Amino acid sequence: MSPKIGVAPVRREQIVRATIRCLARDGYSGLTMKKVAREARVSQGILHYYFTDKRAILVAALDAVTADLDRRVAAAQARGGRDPRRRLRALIGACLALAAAEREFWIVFVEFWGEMMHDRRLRAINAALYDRTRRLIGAVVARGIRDGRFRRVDALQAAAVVLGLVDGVSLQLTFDPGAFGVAEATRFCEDAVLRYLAKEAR
Amino acid sequence: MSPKIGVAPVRREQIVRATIRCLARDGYSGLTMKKVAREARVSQGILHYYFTDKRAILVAALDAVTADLDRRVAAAQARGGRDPRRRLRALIGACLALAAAEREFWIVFVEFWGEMMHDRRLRAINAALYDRTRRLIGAVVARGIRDGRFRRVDALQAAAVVLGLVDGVSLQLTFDPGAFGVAEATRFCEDAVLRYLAKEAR
DNA sequence: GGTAGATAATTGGTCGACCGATCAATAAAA
DNA sequence: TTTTATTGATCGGTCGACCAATTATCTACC
Repeated sequence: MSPKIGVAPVRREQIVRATIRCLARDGYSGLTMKKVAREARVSQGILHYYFTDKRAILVAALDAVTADLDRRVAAAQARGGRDPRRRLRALIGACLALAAAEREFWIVFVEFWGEMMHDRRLRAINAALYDRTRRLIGAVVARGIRDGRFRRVDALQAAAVVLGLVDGVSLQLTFDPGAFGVAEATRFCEDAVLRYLAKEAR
Repeated sequence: MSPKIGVAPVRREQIVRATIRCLARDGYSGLTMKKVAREARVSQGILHYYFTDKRAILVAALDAVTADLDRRVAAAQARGGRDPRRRLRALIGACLALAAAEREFWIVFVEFWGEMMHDRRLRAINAALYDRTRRLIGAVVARGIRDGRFRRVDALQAAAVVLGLVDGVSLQLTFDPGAFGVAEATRFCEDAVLRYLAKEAR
């Protein structure tokens, strides 16, 4: 009554991963159903069996990248231990390293930004990711404030600063690699954030 | 011997502006020669008379947006007067306001980021813009250091911090308008930058 | 426990639409 | 009359979507 049960989620994942690889290789404007099917080693027709249309595949792809991304961010921050300062530094270092080394995620993510301007579904996925990330960073900052290591500041605003700085510097690292390296960027980002949060010793 | 002289640059500008409007309205993936021609109120054929192909039009469009952008940034910063701190604040405020109010430039700019991943000509244009902007901000910071208002810091690194922060926070403003407003963002960006550059009063 | 029937899974070809590019023909200015 | 500027139709190619046909897998019955 139900043959090949449980294959559907596997195929969907397979297609989504292929889509991400295609996006990283050829970009958003170069993405075609044909390429995705080839990359996933399935026929073209099957794409429409698991997804209503191309846009649905793109949405699923952004969903997947997004999930990966905040899993990694959370892991990196947790690796920093208990000290809020070390947690922030671990988080900053991980994000910058990710943008530089694990290009695939970062590339795809930037690709989507342009499309988000005109697609509210994509925008919503992104907004949710940033909301979660700001809360995560905000919690670390709040912890630092409670511990008396950081000055009193709106934790979510501070999170927006950290997140924005990391994104913006990652962009510069990506598009203008000659300007400065990852190590240098990591150093001055950490410096900027920690000074921003440091208690004023006036 | 040379009829209609001087029309060429006008047409080129007309086409480029139409392209920018189309990009802002329909996005990069929705851009077609037909739409550009319609928007510029010319025939399709003429586009290939003034530009070799679609990519050339895109390059010209990014060039134009880029030129607009750093003209505006330079103007805003100069409006801040002599005080380096006021200059930086003027610059930050102008950038954030631009991303929020004058959507057209910002939208097109973000659209291009995705394509830069796969097109080195676009990447080069962007790199040049960021290089100029970092030098501009770096000069302001260096001035502040000489005047004894800022702590000793690598001026170009500080410029990368300012630029990155502004870009990153602009992204959050754009894609997640519910998180915080322009005024709030301006406040904590200025705060972060000025604390980052403040002399330590230990 | 093997077979028949039902249904999910998958294929590859096909369709109309639209894309960017080309070009012969024409209009207009010098 | 010469040269530039401009048009609109047209070309081959490719895209996303659709679908009839086939295969593979599970269930129910004998």
